[in-house]
Parts: sequence; C-alpha cells; structure tokens
Amino acid sequence: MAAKHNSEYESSELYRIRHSAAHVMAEAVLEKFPEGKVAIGPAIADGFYYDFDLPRALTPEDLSEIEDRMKKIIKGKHPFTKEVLSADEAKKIFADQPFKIELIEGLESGSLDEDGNPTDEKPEISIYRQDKFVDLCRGPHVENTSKINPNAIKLLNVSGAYWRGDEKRPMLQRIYGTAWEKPQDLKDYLWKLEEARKRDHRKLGKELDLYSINEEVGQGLILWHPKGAKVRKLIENFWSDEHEQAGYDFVYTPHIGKAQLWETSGHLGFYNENMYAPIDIEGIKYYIKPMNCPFHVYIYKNSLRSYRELPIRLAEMGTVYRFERSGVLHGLTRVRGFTQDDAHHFCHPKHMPAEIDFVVEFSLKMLRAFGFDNFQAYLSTKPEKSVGDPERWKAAEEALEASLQRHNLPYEIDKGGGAFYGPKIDFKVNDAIGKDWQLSTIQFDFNLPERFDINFIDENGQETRPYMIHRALLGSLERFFGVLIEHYGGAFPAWLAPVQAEIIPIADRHIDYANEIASAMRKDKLRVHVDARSDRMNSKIRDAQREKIPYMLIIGDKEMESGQVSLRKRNGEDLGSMPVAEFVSLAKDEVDKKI
RNA sequence: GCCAACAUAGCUCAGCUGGUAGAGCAGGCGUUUCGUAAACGUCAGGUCAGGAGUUCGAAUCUCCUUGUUGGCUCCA
Repeated sequence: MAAKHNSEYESSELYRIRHSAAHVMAEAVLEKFPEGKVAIGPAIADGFYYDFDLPRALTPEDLSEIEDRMKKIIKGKHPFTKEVLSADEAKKIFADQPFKIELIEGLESGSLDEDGNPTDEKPEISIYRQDKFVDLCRGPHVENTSKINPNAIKLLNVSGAYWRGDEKRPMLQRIYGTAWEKPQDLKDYLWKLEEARKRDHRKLGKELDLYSINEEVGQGLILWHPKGAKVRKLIENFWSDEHEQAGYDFVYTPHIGKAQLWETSGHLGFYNENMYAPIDIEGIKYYIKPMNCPFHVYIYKNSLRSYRELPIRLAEMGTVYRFERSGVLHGLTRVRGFTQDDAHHFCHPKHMPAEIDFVVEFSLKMLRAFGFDNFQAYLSTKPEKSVGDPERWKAAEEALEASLQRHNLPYEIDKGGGAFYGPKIDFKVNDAIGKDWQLSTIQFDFNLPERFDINFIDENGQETRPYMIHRALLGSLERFFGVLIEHYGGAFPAWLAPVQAEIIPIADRHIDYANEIASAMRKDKLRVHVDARSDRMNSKIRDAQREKIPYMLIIGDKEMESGQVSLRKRNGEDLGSMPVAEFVSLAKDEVDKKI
C-alpha cells in the first residue's frame, strides 16, 4: 500500500506526543539494555513503535518494566532539544549504533530518506536530545517530556520486524505502544480495541457456528458450516441476480489447466511464487488455477467475434488456490483456497472508458448493498515484474484514473501495486480492528489479449484486438464474508440472516401451533426455526439473542387463541402481539429493504 | 517463511515450584410446562495438539513436528 502521508496528523500535537513517547521508550530500553542497538521509531496511527536489536527476546514483564521507566523519565520534565550537524559529526555521536550510521549514510548521499525511500534532495541531518538519550531525528517533538501524560501511554506488544522491512536483513524487536493526550482517551482507545475483539470474525465465526478451519484438512482452507453456507448462498443469489440484470453471462471453468496455458498467460513467469507445484497427469503437467482469466479467454476465443457482440462480460464464482506463506494466513480474510466473484470484460478499445465507468459504478452499487459506505479507492500502477510496454501502462493508468475522477472518488496511488498484466483500481474497506482489506479490484489488461491473440471483427471488417478488464467486486467470498461478519458484528440484517425468526413456544402445548405458523412462514420464503426444547421461554430467548436472530416470535396461550405472534426483536424491543400476516409483511418489508 | 507467545472436554477456562486431570456452559436422560436474556436433578465427555527425551514418576522440564495468535514481509 502507498505510504500514507496525512499532513494534518503529522503536524498535530498528538503526533508530536507519540513521536516523543517513542524516544522516551528508546531511552528506557537503553537504560535496561545499555548494549542495545536502536533502529527507527516513528509515530503511527493510534500510537508509535521503536525497533531494537537486543541481546535477548523481550517478555511481557520487560514491557511493564520499560513502561515504568518511561513514566520516571517523563516526570523528569526533560526538554527535547534539536541540533543540526554534519554527517561526520553525526557519525561520531552514533559510532556504536550501526543502524543509525546506515541511516546517516543514506541521508548523506541524498539517495534515501529516513524511511528508506528514494529521494532527490539532500535532507539536513539533525538530532534530538532528551535526558540521557540522543536520536537521529527530523522531529518535531514536544518541548519537554512532561508534555507526555504518563497515564495516557501504554506499551501494547512486542513483535519481530525486519530492518528496513527487508526479509534478508536482521530481524529486530519492535515494541508497539499507544499514547494519547488524556488518560480518558487511552481508556477509550483500549475499550475500542476490546470492542473490536468482540467483533472479530474468527471469534464470531465459532460462536455463531459459521465456519471452521481444521488442522487435518489444512491451513487456510475453509469449511463452511450450514449457517455460514446459508449466508454465502444468499450473497451468491443476490450477486447472480444483479449480474444477470447488468448484462453478464455466467460460465463455469475447471480447477486445473495445462502448464502450457499458464506459460502462455504469463502466470508461470510472473505469478509462479503464488502457484502450487504441478500435478502430473499421464506425463503432462497441470497446475491448480490461481486465477480464472485464461479459461475465460478461451471461452471468448472459441468463436469468431464481431464488434456487434461487444462488450462480452463473462462472470464466474471461480475457486482458485494460491500459495500464501503460513505466517500470513488469517481467519477468512487471508486463505489459500478461495472463490472469487470474478468476471472478464472484452470490449472495443473505443468503449474502454465507458466500460471502466460501468464496472466502477456496478462495484460501488454492490458494496453499498451490503452496507459498506466507508471504503477507500486506490489506483495501483506498474510493478517491477510486469509485462507490456510502459507506454501502454501509462495510457491504461490514465484511463483508470480518469474514471475515478469522473466519479468524484477520492483515491490514493499505490505505486507499483498493479498486477503483472495491468494497472488496477481497488476498493478497500475497514474491518472491525481498523485493518483495511482489499475487496473490489478492477484490473486493466492489455496483455492476455495479446498473448492469447484474441480478436474481433470491427466495423471495417478488420481483425482488431479487444481490451480486457478483470474484476472481482466482492473480492473473494471468504474475505468478503469475514469482513461482513465484522461489519455487522455477527448480527446480519434480516435479508442475510441464516435464521430470520426463532419461534418460541412457551409450553409444549404451543408447539403444534408454532410448527403450523412456521410452515406457513416458510411458504412465504422466511427462514424460521421452532425452538421445541423443554426449556423455559427466558432461556430460549437468551439463546436466540446470542445467535443474533433478528426476530423472536413468542407463542403462548394468548397468541394461540387469537392466531397471533408476539414479536421481540434482537435489540430487545418488544413489539407485542400481532397477526401472523402482519409479522410476515413486516419481515418481508425489512428483507426487501435489506435493513 | 521470519521473530515471539500460546495449544488442557464441543466451547470458555482452573490445574503453584513434576506425584498420572477439574469447573461452568453445551450434550444425553429424567422431572418441570413456565410470558420477554440462564428451571432442577442426574449421567456421560480428555492418549492434557502429535512425537521423542530427562525422571522412580511429565499436563507441568528439554527438543522436534503440527497448528493458532500478535507483528514483519507478501496479498483477493
């Protein structure tokens, strides 16, 4: 992802507090480990971190000790003072700090800035001192340590981090901390983290019995349980209806394809590290598909195409398998086998802008249907490993950018983040923990048409190469489901809830009536379940509540006599008794409105 | 993959410095038939992730493997 530079945040007092807290933490760590080496320690969203090379691994006890030392340093009211100096002077000061020396050399040569990014100008070299600690730093900082509220900081965790983010370089220990202006802000933040944990799709997935991952089956491979599968089916149905109306044709393609196919497509050359080892079938190598595109291309190529048929939009819920390193797997959001809501558009070059607009709009419509209004757009440009000439890359990037501008969508540029075959627009949404996940992706491709030599006959009877767009709107059903669970906190809106209404008979004599209205409601396409256990009503309500079922229908003597149901919603609202038909129309109305 | 931590019943977790497992919920059975977030009783459940080692003795100590978590790197 592109480096985010939020200048408003960077010039705020809070940013200075966090950055200063990082320096104080470094001082505290060096007090404890005088032989420790310091790397870098910036302020980040919600806090700060600092990387160290230390003689041993840190424990949670070390963290609280470091935190205590920090509080002592803060109370010393030490001023932060800045000095600008030459590279040589700086090297003397940091003689026993190899990481700092490397940073100074980067600044000196003017080739790298302090984040290790290439830069044109030679930045000035400055240091900041507070108490016994001195750090190579551009600043800014608070005036003195007392500006940091000792009761509004907390060290959160330790983790490994490569020096300069390069896995070939040493692994350092990174301490993450958070700092706020007031203790109450810290409390609020910690409460927010706690709330986020409650919405975690891995926790809810287990509690609501939606899916599981089994060690024997394999890492990153999802088992969809009946309730999760129900939600998936509802998503797929909605998706199919929308696509059908939007002019897509559905296709199905195999899970494996010959090596030659992936050779032609360029995947073996450019996407190899994400592909699994080939399978030998009668001496011929086949690969499990990491993408669906080559198959769709062959469906296009199967017949002679006229400009009159374009655009052709081929859609498929295509299941793909990609190698992901074990350490990156994460619940439903990062897996090894997943189903993309994939489609490929083939269009006349002159219709490309309109076609991009169409997909952008369709994509937004789809995300909004699931209640996502907060997403960020990214424009990803040419990566280092890519095919196609730079001229065309540039033109394609401009075409995508123009569409974003036409739709007034704020976007960021993700430099070098494109696919190997073309630039792309991505939409990301935030999950409960504030992590953003890429869902929609709209990718321009001028390479596969070339590589597979696909054509259409244009208005002048000439063979012409179509342009191609790859797109996945929900991204993958697995990731989408994970993000959706967190988005709704497991309380799916009625149209997506696996069980929409739990019918709760108060006593056994009400069960027959409960079953009767249940089957009537099923005819009205409502998903209902009768809780016929011999438990008390209170306990049935409690269970339905925990399952986050939208409607609870209480059936007792009164309801049975009057042919009614008593409706309780999962938010605790008691709507009292109403005729069954009234409930059905209320529920269907909410289902239609997707609320 | 890398750094670190963790893995005890279906779930959530106890089990101190080694003396061969325990609770609540869920489940089975029985009693109860109840008006808006937990009725009562009873029974059953575990090769303590897997393997090897140290020891008279390992859930507990050591090593390896598998998996999970938090990050790094990478991505739908």
